[in-house]
Amino acid sequence: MSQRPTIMDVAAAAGVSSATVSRVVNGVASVDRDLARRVRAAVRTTGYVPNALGRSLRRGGTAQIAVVTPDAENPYFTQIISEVERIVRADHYSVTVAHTEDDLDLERDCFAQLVGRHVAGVLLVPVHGARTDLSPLTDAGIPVVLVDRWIDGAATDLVATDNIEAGRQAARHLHERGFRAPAVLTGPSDLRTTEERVVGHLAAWRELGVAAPDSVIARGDLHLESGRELMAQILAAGEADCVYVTNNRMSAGAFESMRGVQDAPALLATDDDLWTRLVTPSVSVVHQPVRATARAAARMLGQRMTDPEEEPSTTLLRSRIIDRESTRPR
Amino acid sequence: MSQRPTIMDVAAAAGVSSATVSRVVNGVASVDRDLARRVRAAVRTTGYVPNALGRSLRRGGTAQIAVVTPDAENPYFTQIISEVERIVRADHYSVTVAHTEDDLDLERDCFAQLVGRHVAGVLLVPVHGARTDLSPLTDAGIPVVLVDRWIDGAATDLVATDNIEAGRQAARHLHERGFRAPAVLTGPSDLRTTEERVVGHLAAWRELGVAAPDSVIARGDLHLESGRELMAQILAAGEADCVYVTNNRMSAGAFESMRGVQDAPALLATDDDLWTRLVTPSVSVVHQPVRATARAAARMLGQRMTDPEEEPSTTLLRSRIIDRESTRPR
DNA sequence: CGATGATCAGGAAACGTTTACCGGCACGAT
DNA sequence: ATCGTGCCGGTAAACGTTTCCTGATCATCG
Repeated sequence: MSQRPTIMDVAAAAGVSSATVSRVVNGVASVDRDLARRVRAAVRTTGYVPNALGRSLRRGGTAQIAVVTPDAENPYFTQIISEVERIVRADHYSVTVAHTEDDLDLERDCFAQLVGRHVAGVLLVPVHGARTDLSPLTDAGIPVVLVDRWIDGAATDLVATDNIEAGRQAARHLHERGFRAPAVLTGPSDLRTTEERVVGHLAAWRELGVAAPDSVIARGDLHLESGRELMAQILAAGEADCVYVTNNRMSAGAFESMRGVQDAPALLATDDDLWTRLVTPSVSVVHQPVRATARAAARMLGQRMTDPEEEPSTTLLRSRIIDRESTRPR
Repeated sequence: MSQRPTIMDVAAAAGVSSATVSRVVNGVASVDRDLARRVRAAVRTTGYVPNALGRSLRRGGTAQIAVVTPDAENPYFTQIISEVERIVRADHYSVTVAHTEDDLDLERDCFAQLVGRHVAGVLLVPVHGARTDLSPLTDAGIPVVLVDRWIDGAATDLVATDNIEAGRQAARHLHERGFRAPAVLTGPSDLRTTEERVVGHLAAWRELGVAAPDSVIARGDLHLESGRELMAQILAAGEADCVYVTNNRMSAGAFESMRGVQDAPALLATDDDLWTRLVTPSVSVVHQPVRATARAAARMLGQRMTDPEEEPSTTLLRSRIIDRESTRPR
């Protein structure tokens, strides 16, 4: 089509300079009432929309924040994304998403992209606690806030669930309901998020006087299928009277395996995803405070964007048990 | 921090002009092998990353495509987003998301944003078939492809499920299984997506010799709660032996209402969301070809970006029934 | 051997903003 | 009356690229 109107066109239409138009559009400094009115009229008649590229180039920064997650279809992450967007929209920031698919190469490419695009900040769920390299972002002076997953030794803000406590809550809940032979379905041992849940869980069982042998810990890869397979093995072994699953996708797989099975062990899953309350028996879960996590992360990122020199901090949010049928006393 | 290196820094380091650096970085034209090597070395040592803002400003366009949906937490839309990102990434495009929350004002603001940011194209699930105003986008020359929902009279590409056929499939399936007293749970009558499913559904029942009175159509607002409430009413009336729900969120609500109810009517839901195969009885669904929709939409947008003048077309993709327990013959 | 053409690198303009700086004007104070 | 002070608007530079155009070098051919 025809070219879009620029600030120059507006200036010409209003009979003023581009500087004045800019001042009016950005509401900065004071310009004569009549002039301002004329400018606004010209903006309307020309249909002028400021070019964000020119603006960002001149200002040296965009109004975009990036949310980078391993899996954009996981409800936990989609809720985070959705909530973050809602929050930052109020400050006229927009959100770009990228998924890394748990692939370090994709993550690296993604970081380069974000640096080139001069995003104002990044909310990151890193692929790996040791091998994710934040330096492209930090070297470029882009504030990063970690969400849900740690990076070893990184001097970076983090917002996450208090996972040790989450694991303890799970153990206490199961113990209270009368179960005494726990099993755990969890993720890879180098993923701190799920591993801390296991640590807290086992510690709590020990304190409660139940010696939980290491053998009851089954490790998968966070995907639904591995949850299904590992649960099948646990059922076959037939030694556990309750199972705690530390991750939402594996929880679904685990449930699938025990669906309809007589005298199945109690199931305590992670995350209050929709299916957990629709299935029979409905599934008790450790509910992570997703919205609160998103809010805290967004707030923290905002702080870092205004004051980059402050000390990084860690915010741990408390989960809670949602008690349903799958952990009823037998 | 210190300033980021610009193309000038690289040029100085390599002892060439910025033009040459640009040519090397973009792999355009031919530059001397030695020079190119020197430039690449300088890029590495300086840690240069091209500034996408400068580039886009100069080139007059970005490499971003926007996906605008009403609800970023609905699995149907998240799958679309996720798949689109995966596809366009191959062409070095990135994706920005915005949710409109079914709010026309938000949608309008969002369009203005996108125009200002000079996105290369938009994949849009419009808020309203009559009141969504595409002109800000089209006036700015931004290609738009509609996904899942129509806009009345818009000369715009559309990719969607063949909803009339989907409704017919639903009726045929239920009839085949021996049900003869259908009810329908659907969205607002001005939403063509769900309304066409109803139309096709009723037409198919009629052809099958079952006169379905209009009274069996219950209209909600697409949210889970309305599905729950309307299903409760249908159960109370006790006249239907099968229920077709035309939308995924309402499907979940409907199931919730009939969960554990003796002699509940058969349920045929929409979308193969996770819960449908985990619940008891597992729920038969009309499965929309989500990935294929995303692929078709991305491809179509690509075409419009290269050739804006072509005639708009409509692509309808065929759904299929996934047969589970909730529609077993009684 | 000179002219022509091909090839390649650099200079500089342009993309659309914002903003530092300057100039002009009005007004008040000395 | 003159000078100083504020205020407000315009001029122009700058942000970092890409790309047109020009000029230089070199080879080929007449």
